[in-house]
Amino acid sequence: MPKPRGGPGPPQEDIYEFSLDGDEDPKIFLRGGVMGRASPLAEYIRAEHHQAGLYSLPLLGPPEPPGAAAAAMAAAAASAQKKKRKRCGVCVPCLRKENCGDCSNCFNRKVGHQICKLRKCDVLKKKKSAWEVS
DNA sequence: CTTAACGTAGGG
DNA sequence: CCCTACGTTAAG
Ligand SMILES: [Zn+2]
Ligand SMILES: [Zn+2]
Repeated sequence: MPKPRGGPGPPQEDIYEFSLDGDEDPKIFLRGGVMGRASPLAEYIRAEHHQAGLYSLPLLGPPEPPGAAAAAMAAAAASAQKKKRKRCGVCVPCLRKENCGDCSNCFNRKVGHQICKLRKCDVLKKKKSAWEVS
């Protein structure tokens, strides 16, 4: 796709992390005054554990996922904002490896921008409310 | 830039 | 209520 553009566009995702233009403020920035002697990775792991206890544990894969630091930051920011949620990674649909290739979403994938119905995360299937107790 | 996918509005 | 389309986010 020819997109004649040379302007250095700031990553939209990063904007929320420190800007929050007149829309909520998470104030969840990692701060500790003196932090630097210990491995920065350790700090990130720490944050990850913190967020895990706060709401959920979006860890993907049984062993330690590579990039836990980024995941922790993303999760923390996402929870503070009303950003898009990520798949839980533990439900059956999430565990699906490939698209069925036979559902509407698979056919309209190019225009619908939706994941295969068989792979749609159970958690993301709904938004809020708890299925009402009939 | 490219690809994948969530959120949501609109239509049926 | 479910399906489809588009915009947008998020990651590579
Ligand atoms: Zn499918
Ligand atoms: Zn899931």
